[in-house]
This record gives sequence, structure tokens and C-alpha cells, in this order.
Amino acid sequence: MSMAEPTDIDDSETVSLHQRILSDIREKILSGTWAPGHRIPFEHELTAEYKCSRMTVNKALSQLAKAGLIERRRRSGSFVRQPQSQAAVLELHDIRIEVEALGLPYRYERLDRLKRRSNVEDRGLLGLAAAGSVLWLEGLHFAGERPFALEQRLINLSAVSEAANEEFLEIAAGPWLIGRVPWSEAEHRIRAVAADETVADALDIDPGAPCLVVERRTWSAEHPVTHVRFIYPAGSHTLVARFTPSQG
Amino acid sequence: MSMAEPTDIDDSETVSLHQRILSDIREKILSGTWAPGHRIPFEHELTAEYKCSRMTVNKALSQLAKAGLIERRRRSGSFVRQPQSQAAVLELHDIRIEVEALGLPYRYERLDRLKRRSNVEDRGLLGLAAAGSVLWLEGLHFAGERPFALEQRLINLSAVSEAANEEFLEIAAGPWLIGRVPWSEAEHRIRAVAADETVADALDIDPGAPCLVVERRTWSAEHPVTHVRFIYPAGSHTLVARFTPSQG
DNA sequence: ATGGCGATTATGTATATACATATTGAAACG
DNA sequence: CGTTTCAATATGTATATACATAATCGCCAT
Repeated sequence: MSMAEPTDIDDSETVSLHQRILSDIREKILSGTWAPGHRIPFEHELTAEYKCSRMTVNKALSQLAKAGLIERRRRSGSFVRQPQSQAAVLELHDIRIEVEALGLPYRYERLDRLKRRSNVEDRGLLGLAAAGSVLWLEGLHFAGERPFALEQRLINLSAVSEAANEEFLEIAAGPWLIGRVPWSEAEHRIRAVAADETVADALDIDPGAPCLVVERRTWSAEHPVTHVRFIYPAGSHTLVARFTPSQG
Repeated sequence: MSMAEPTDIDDSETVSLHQRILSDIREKILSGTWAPGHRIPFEHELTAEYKCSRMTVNKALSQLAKAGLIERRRRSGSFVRQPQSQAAVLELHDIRIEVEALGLPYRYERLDRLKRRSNVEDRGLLGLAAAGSVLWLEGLHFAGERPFALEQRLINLSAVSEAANEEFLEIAAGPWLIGRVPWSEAEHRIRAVAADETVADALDIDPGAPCLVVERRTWSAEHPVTHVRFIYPAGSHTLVARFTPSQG
């Protein structure tokens, strides 16, 4: 069993050499052949093994380092890192897409719209330092006849002034904002709560029934753009997150 | 206002050139200066602009492409991509860390442990094709005197045979598995549920009270390793996910 | 011992060059 | 007029080379 062979199985696919080096090494790490702490071969050794230039090996190793699988130390070499903080990529689809994926007709209905000067709570939610105009929106997403999610949103009008002219009567602000305002950063908070009177009423569920709450704050180049809270009745929604350590 | 200047503000920091090119372009995209669909300068133009070799420019653009911010087309150039599916990096900390971050003493207590041949349900949860031995574990994580989370876990003993010898009386299987088994893939499902009798009893809450459920399936190099379900009483836990489009 | 110092070494970044490959646009042809 | 062919072009990958930088090792002097 050749242990350091440059992949004797011909992948038959046309992959670049640095990519093959990368996945060879990744495989050794993920399979446990090279345990955390293990020193992987020096660049010049891999250069000899794969009969290529150092730049090619370097490209593969740099990517593995950026992906967090290995750690590189000058003069010492490259080492397999300890499995780090678990992280997962959370896919957050548009609600319309989710509903339509269920084969149900989608509909949005605005419940409330209010332009106002930001109060302390608004500024807390948005992360604003100074007062300014905000737009408060509340609406319901329907899957068929049943309420699918309640949306409560604050938009920072200093950042997105055009939003003041929109009614958002039948389209949710989410799709409107996406494409118009490029986000640069977002933060999500996910938790379970019991439905209070208002929420239960809107979603047509019993007060006290469990709900999944997803809150999202979005920034565009440092400026707070919007804070939105989605409230899903238990059962209507499952968030799915998938994780693979490094990109192929 | 110079629009295509190579960052006239001296960053004063020692960053590599390809990195500066990368963040210059990223900034233009995130600020909206270059809207989705916009063709960013050709490599040879950036080469002239930054007075560097094409390889340096290429490194920056390749990374932007891999990060999903731009799309590269041969003979046509590179284009700013439409804001894609929202994705977020979910941080999933060790429960001990979370509890200790609250300043509370952490304790784990095993409730149940059973080695058995996998039944149909087990195989469904783990994603196993054939029958085999599994280890069923149930335990409680405490924050101080109060139950913080209920853990229900299945371990595929064909993948992690050493687990059969562990008692997991006072240490949870999570920390034990991490470091021993390098994961290569994981899938999470997050939802809200009402506590049933058993869960309510274990967590010392009222039946029907809302709970946050996080389920995780883990694979190591194609082999299912474990399926774990964490059940948090509402209020005890908030998942936080942060997102920045591309790495610096 | 021990503390400093220079040589050695592996990685980090950048260059100039070369050829491959996909795609486009225009010319040539039936 | 439609189709084929071909050259031009931008990106994709790889090489050889060069110098910078950080960390370590071993030598030497205190």
C-alpha cells in the first residue's frame, strides 16, 4: 500500500495539478491518515513527489491553510490543525422559494407600515448610534391559506432612502432589498419562543405554542440597513445547514 | 474623484499586493460602485493600473471568483455576480464553553446508555444502508443547577468502534468525538418544537413549552459517524450566525 | 549553563514567461 | 443567407527564478 503516492487512480477527470495535490492531502487529513499535529511534507518534498514546481505545491498548500485544514509555520513546515470550532454554512432561502418548494401557492400580505423617527429600541435593533428615520413593516407570508411566517422589519432610511416610497403591499421587503442593496455583513440569531397573543393571532396558532424565530441584521459597507424578525410556527420550518471543511 | 485608483490611502499595514487588489475590488462591489453584471477591468488593465504582473492580479481575481463575488468568463472578462443565495456561517460551540461563558458551573450527567443493533429508525437517522452496532446515549448538560440542554445521540460503532468501551458518564460524547474523529461533513437541522412529557421532565419545564432543537449528522470520509439531537428550553439558547461575503 | 548572533531553512510574495483552453467575432465559403 | 472556419482574446495553469521574512539551530563568548 503506497502511502505517499500521487494518486495512482487516474481521476479521468481533467483536474489541475494543484487541485489534485490539494485533494490528496485533504483526503489524508480527513481519513485520519495524517492526524492533527502531523507535519505534512515540505514543499520541496511534494515538489519532488509530484514532479512539479514549488509554486504549484504552494498554491495547494496555501488554499488548505486558508480553508483552515492546515497551519503553516515558517522554517518549521505545515501541520494538520486540530479540528476547530465547528462551523456550518446556513442556507437562508427566500420564503417565497421555500413555500413554492412545498408545492403551495405563495402570497404576501402587509399588515402594518409606519414611517417614524427611530426610538431607542429601534436603534438598539439596528445598531444605530444616532437618531434618524426608519420604516417599520409587518407582514404575513402565506403558504396556501395558512400563515407560514410573520415578518417584522425595520429599515434604516438613512441607508436606503428609496424604501420610503415603497408601499410593500404585496411584495415583501426582503426580495426588494436584495439586488438593490448589496449586503456586506449579516448577523443571525435563532431561537425558540412561545407565541404571545399578537403572534398567535397573526399566525392562527394557540398562544404559548412554540415558534422558531430567526432575526437578521444586515450591514452594507458599515451602515446598518435592516433588522428583520421571522417568526415561524413550529413544524412549518426547519433550517438546514450543511458543512464541508474545505472547498474542492 | 479618481475612480480606478489603486487605493491612494496608504493602508500603512503591510499587506501583500494581491490582497490589496482583492479588497479594493471587493469594496467596489460591496459599496455598489460596481453593480451586479458590471464587467470589472481585464487582468491586463489591472496589471497596468497596479503596475504588477498578471499573476498577481490573477491571484486576486481567482480568489474573488472562488469566494463567489465575481464570475470569470474566458474571452469575455470578469463580472460582478448577482447577490446569491444568502448563506451564513453558523458557529456551533461546545456546550461546556457556552455555559462557562455565562459564568455558570458546567456539569454533564449521563441518563442512558445502550449498545444495540441498529433498528430501522437508527439507520434512518444515521443514514446507514446496512445494519450494525450503534451506541445510544442520552445525557443532560447543566448550567449551575438548571438543566441547560438534553442530548440524545446515536454513534455508529462500525465507524468509531472505540466508543463502545467508553462509559460517557461525566463527559459528553461530543468533546470525546472531536479530536478523535475528523469530520468531513456535517448537516444540521434546526427547528422549534413543544416539549413532550419526557423532554419536559428531563429539562424541568412544563410540557408543551417551546424548545429549540438542533440536530446534527456527521460524516467522516463518507462514513456516518453520529447523529445527535440537542434540545434547549426556550430562552436558554440563541444560535448566532455571522456572515461576511468573502474572506479578507 | 546561558545569552546573543549569524547561518540555515521553509514559507510568502512577486516576476517574466509559456502554453492550453474556451469563447467570441469576423471572414470565407457553399 | 446561413454555416463553417479561423484568428484574436481573456482566462487557466504551470514553470523557473528571485528576493523577503520569520523561525530555528548551533556556535561562540561570556
